[in-house]
Amino acid sequence: MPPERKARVGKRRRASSDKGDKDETASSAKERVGGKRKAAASAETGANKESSESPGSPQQCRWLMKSEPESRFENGVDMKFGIEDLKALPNQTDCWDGVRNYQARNFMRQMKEGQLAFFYHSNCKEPGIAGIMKIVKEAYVDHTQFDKKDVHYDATSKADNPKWSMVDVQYQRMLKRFVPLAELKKYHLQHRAKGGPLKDMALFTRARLSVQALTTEEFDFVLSLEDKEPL
DNA sequence: GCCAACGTTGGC
DNA sequence: GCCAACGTTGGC
Repeated sequence: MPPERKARVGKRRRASSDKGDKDETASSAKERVGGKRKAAASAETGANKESSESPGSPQQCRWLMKSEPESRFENGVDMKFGIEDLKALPNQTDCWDGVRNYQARNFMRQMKEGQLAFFYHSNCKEPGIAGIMKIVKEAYVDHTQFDKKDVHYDATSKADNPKWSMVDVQYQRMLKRFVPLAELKKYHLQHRAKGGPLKDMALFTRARLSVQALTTEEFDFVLSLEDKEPL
């Protein structure tokens, strides 16, 4: 996964590509990185764990995608891709490439056009949720897996059976205030002890996943924090 | 298919 | 920069 910025985790991406041009709706290459992060290693074994998670059930139709907002060089390539970078692109849209983790990839394959995702800033001074984006194109082949120059090139992926997918996302808005991981963690601990919407939040229970599903309850609770004083 | 070694993620 | 958590690899 991206790159999981990306890959970033999420996303992360890089620049040019030559393959997979078939469907390049979003911008073509830019540099991104992000988030997310993705798991970088290419895996062979798990290669076909197709959908281990069930397709977007009605309760899990919101997402969280990680990307790195601060510069970090991987093979000479800057992985930086924060929400401001997405916002600055033409159409404020980009493809979330570079995800190299099966669970994260499978979540992206479940995404439906129009669904919302939090843009999470990871691996930085202040990790947390910066804003909201929308899925504008459902999963398609991540061309960076075939690009030898790309940081997320995967020699084990074949053109006739691509391993990795990506989606296109469009910037929606910043949260009224940045919601730091540390604050979410306080709620998580509180909810875990006494009950509450964040008690099982993937950000804490599967901390390393760069693309995560949120229930509407989790999503709405996090959103409600932007109108509250920081905890 | 088990599992130890290894590599990556990402908070701190 | 440390290091815990956890995913992946590969020997057996």
